[in-house]
Amino acid sequence: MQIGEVAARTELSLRTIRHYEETGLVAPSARSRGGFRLYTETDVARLMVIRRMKPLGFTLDQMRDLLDATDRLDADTPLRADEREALLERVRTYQREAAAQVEKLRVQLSRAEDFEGTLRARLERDAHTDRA
Amino acid sequence: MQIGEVAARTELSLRTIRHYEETGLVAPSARSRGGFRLYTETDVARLMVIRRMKPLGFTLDQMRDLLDATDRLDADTPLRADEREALLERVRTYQREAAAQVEKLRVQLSRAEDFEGTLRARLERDAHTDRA
DNA sequence: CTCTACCCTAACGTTAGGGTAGAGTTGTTG
DNA sequence: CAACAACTCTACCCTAACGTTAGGGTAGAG
Repeated sequence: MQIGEVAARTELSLRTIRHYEETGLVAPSARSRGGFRLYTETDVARLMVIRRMKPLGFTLDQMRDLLDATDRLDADTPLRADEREALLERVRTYQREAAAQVEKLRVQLSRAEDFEGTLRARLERDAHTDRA
Repeated sequence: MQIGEVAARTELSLRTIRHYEETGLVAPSARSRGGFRLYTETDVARLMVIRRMKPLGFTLDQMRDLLDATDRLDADTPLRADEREALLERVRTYQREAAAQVEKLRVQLSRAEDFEGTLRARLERDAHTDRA
């Protein structure tokens, strides 16, 4: 399928999808004779994974690194034990960072709720404090 | 107090505090003869407000605009009724946007938790899937 | 003085895309 | 087959919110 449909399904912009390709995150599986990007379901799934990762605040480079690690762990080609261990350690590092980021998001959310509440309270106060 | 202590207390970086000044968000109440920025408790409080606003994803321009509105509502100088109403409407708009943003944050948080869980589950699986 | 810990400005770098221009491609009509 | 709408391409410039040097000045203790 072409980029437009992918964009619709992933809710990512065309620009974003192309940008992900530029930085090596997700390349279309093929191109049409005319040069149009052609994506498979697998490509779309990968974009979905990235979309789920986005709120974790990883940079695109980190995401590429992580995806690369899991791809190689999932590949059919067997790995040497130490290679495998190194990849797992990389994934573990990201998992720890992800957990930390989840905590940060909780803090952010509560700050945001707090601020929104303050703002609303203030408006209610102002509503019947007619000092004009 | 000087910028370093302000940074420590607000958990904002020196660069960030200076940047806020550059864009007209919070200016230090004074400067030392040598040119050091000198902040009062009030300045720090304002920075704290901004820090609470940050997770809401407002731009610095919007924050300046909102702070400006609340400042003028809180000022001692009385306002014409229509001016006051205009300011309140501005604040209301931001409050609505804040509420929307809180919703977004909730979605992000749940996506992040989801992803972190996936990653952890995967690591547990890998841990005893010794195919090396 | 002089030393150390701070602080200053100026200016370019980075990240994750947004937007636009100008040109080519696809698939559908008449 | 030509014409056409809808879509896509590359290339390039733009933005926000800081980070990061570089090169220097300041506060105050000893």
